[in-house]
Amino acid sequence: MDAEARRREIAEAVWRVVRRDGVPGASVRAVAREAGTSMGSLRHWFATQDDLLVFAMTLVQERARARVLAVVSAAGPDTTRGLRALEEVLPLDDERRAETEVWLALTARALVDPRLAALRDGSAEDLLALCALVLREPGALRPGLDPALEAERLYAVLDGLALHAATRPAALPADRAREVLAAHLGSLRDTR
Amino acid sequence: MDAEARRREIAEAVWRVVRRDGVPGASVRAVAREAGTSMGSLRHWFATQDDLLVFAMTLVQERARARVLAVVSAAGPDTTRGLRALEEVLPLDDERRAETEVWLALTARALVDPRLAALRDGSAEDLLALCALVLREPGALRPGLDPALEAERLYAVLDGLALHAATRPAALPADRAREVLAAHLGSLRDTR
DNA sequence: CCGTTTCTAGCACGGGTGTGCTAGCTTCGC
DNA sequence: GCGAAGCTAGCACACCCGTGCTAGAAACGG
Repeated sequence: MDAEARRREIAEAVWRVVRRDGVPGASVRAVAREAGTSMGSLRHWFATQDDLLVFAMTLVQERARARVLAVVSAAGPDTTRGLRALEEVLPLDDERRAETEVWLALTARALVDPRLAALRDGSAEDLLALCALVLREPGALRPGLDPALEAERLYAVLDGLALHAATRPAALPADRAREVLAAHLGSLRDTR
Repeated sequence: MDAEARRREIAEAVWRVVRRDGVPGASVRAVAREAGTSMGSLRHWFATQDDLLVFAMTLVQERARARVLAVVSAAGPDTTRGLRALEEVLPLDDERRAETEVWLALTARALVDPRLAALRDGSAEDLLALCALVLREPGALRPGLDPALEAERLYAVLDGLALHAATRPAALPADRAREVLAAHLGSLRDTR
């Protein structure tokens, strides 16, 4: 088996454990058990537990990034393209919900883990840039609005919705989150 | 010493530890050391570690709630009162930054801890209600806007800004967060 | 076929964990 | 003064933790 694929398999086991038992439950032993292998084998692929968590978070970000890029780089102009790109980081289905939960757990841990903090900062910059990019689409931003401030505000809406939809899905169902995001973009659009 | 005061003292020790070392660092021993007491004594006030965390989070919420209420219930009409009330839950100074960090850490843990989840849900409802209340002030919401949706959107902006200001203070300084929040409320206001 | 590399399994160590428990100290009410 | 209640200190237990290490299996190149 390809080495990278093996590492990805293990990282996915990390996600499952983190979703079930949180980051504290993601011990080396638990991950090995979840991945159906032994501690020794796992340690061959990841030297330390920290490497494991860092890789798991990297993978979450790469997957989200790939989905966003696929939407953004779709050919042809499309007024809903920005919305659809941003929706890729909302927990609208099970896959994205898992990603958001892992992201939240690791974001909290990043408060005391420098390596995770660096990862988090990188993805935050990416997302802020994405927001700015979406607002640069023709007609997306009504004249008179401050692009930098609106990017920051859109980013806040995006992460706020992701947070609420992930932590309290009953109070903010997927469709509702999408609706609020669409309304936000609509309120910025040039309506002439 | 008053019993409740003693419990509060210990809870504040929990905050200090959580801020320094994260929730994983908040072991019974570490908290006892931080509070300048012994494990046995600490266990007299809190039977289990879970009780400790639950009480610490309850206290965070109560403090924020008290601050918000103080602003909201201030006498006389005031167009900036809503803004100032919402600002009370943003990490704009050290005290509120500490609260936000603890809130974030415990929100993440609430994904796998039912008692903390219940607390989180309660405070989320409070905050959503606060957003709705702020938007009900005369002139706060331009005719034609959907109050429920706007409350949800405002709540997302609020938590998104809190999250970003707490995790990446360099990228989103306190003043900037306040500015974005003010701009959001401004964009909803009746400008006639 | 054999040597080498890659990978797996599992043990052992030192240390930290939450919690149960008891013995002693302090602080009251009377 | 004295008993009782409230409080503190600290030990002990069983458990889980990350990691270092070694022995062996498997895969592969020649």
